[in-house]
Amino acid sequence: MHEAIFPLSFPAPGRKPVSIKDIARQADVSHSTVSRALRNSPLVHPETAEKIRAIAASSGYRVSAVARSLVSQRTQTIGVVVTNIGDPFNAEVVSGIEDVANAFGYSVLLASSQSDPVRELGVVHSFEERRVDGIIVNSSRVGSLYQELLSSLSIPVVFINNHNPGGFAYSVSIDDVAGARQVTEHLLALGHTRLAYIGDRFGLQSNLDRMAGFQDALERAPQARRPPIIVYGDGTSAGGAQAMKELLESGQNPTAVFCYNDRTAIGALSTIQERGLRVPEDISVTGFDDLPVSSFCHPPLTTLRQPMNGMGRQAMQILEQLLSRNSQPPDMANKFIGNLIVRQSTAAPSNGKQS
Amino acid sequence: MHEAIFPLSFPAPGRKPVSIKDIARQADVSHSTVSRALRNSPLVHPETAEKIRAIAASSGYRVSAVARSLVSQRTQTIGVVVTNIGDPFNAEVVSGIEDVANAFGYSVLLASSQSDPVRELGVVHSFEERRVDGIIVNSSRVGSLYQELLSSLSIPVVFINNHNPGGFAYSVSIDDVAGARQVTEHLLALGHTRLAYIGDRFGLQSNLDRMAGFQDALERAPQARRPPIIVYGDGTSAGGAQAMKELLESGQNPTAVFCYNDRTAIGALSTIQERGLRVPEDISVTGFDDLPVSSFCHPPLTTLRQPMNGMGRQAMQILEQLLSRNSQPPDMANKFIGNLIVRQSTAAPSNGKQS
DNA sequence: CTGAAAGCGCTAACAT
DNA sequence: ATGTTAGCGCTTTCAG
Repeated sequence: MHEAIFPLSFPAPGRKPVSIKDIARQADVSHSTVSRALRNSPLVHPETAEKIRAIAASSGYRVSAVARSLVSQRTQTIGVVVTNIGDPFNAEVVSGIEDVANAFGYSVLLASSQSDPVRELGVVHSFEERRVDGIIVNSSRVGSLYQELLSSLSIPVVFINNHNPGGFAYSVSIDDVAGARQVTEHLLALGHTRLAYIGDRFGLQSNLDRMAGFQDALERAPQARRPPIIVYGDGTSAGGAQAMKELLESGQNPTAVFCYNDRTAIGALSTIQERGLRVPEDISVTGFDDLPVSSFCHPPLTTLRQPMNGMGRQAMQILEQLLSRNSQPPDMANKFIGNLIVRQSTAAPSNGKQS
Repeated sequence: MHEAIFPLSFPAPGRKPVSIKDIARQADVSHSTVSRALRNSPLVHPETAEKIRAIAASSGYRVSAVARSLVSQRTQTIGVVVTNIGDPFNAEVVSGIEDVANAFGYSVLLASSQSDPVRELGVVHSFEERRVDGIIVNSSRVGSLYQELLSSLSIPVVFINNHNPGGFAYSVSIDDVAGARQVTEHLLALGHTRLAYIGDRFGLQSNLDRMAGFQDALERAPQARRPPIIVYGDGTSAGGAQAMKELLESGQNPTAVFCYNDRTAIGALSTIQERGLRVPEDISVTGFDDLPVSSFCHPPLTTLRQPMNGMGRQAMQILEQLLSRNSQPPDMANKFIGNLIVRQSTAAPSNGKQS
């Protein structure tokens, strides 16, 4: 009778949730009838069903998804692994996943690997124990390790932007090579001959692919100075800023810089302008991703748009198809082609600057 | 014997996970012994324990967290509600939460409300069914509705940045009033007299509080022009850009603009520069949050730093204390004071510009 | 040290 | 239309 010793909002500690048995007792029926009534089974008399639902509602009853999962062998939950949710790219992808997952009645278990292969495997391990119905791995950083793990897994996995050589797994990804080529061709068409690439030293395959696309485009441009200038950041703005400093101090004077991603480009922009140089007059800068912030940079960033949200959505759609056995298996490799978004961070090189 | 009809990585559809019973059979012991051995209970003979663990490992056994939860009445899972994970502010907070949750052995179930009160309640409802051990709600947009829900909830809830009048719930938040006051005082000290505020029309209490802090500082500055100019965005960069346009076209010529948050400020920056005006020479701009990108803006943004990650961490720490009954109940209200970070987007007004 | 048995909350035959 | 029973995979007494 002294229930109110806690502040109003203090959760009653350990208050046991009401179960169908409790309701059954109150309604004077069996627990199966309660179970049926609550799931709107036609097999129960409308009147008793109504009575049961009333009791359930007033008692604050909530089915136990855990008990239900134990029998159904389905948790209606999917696990999502990202390297780091603070990365706006990942955040957008997760947002797309969550959206579709929600529409299909799935909940999302989120975990980040901090780009640590060991943690990444630990996360998958934990997902298995929690009996998630499927897993989506965004920008896996442990490539080959996964192939092994995959075959021991009995739940479907969909990768996003995980370009493993020979990867025979479901994946949705951007065509990095083609994207980088597009961007580079844009720079070339503008008349640049002295190009630089700021890579991501932790970018693994996608870094290699973007660099490949970059070099690929250069191959066909005899006027371009060779070899191209290449420096490395770490995929963050701070890394991009630092790499740009090295570039500026190297005396190589590129007139255009293709950055691994938008964050790197934003860092590069910052360094360039800090030094009193102008973009695009003195140096053109391009990114890759088209983050929400990129169109508001100064100057607005020319970049290759990845449908981040869309890729997340598609990954979840594939997973859903995999999970509902009544549909045909989806394609394994789903490659998106990005769109070149030309904004004001690129322009023809100013002749006066040619050295 | 035709097991290999699927590609190597194709998940064996519906392959049933191995259970302790399976292991028990193989090891010729009872399933309780297996259960004990697997949890390193001292009550089992080292030799049999070893044997059991070997079988478990080779068979790829994974405890079923769902079965375990059914008996333990704990899921070791917490639910996190955000308005939108694409918002970098939320992403940072979630990152902090995830970090600490992980350290304490909790998984996080993430769901976004899209700022829709109905969805927000739906999410909490779903969390209840899934029997999460606790809930963290970030920037709740349904304020008072929650108070009601709260008292019917039997699991602890911690709010982040939810300033409900009279909120008697666990919460960690930033002192919006003091923060806004700090920023405004900085602007005033620089000599600005014609200040504007770009609010967030969906910002609810935090918008009101930041505006209050802004006006509060102005009250004590007799030199400041009154009433202050106030326009509204929606918390996004696009909204900030739009609001800034209105401001510029209103002919009120503010020399300093205090923005609701960094995203709004970034949008404002973009509009100002697009019009050929300079920051800070023509107009000073300040934000609120200090997003990772803000120090790389051009010019780098003067703003009030919120320890986003730290707030997420603290919220999870509080939840953990609430969950482990053996510690004293934490404080209910945990208010952070932000730090003013002065960068290059603010400066004294140039006299030539004074109208 | 180990096994038998009960039970967590629910669903799903199988009987009425 | 409803009740009975079994069982999902695990932990936990309670007996040996």
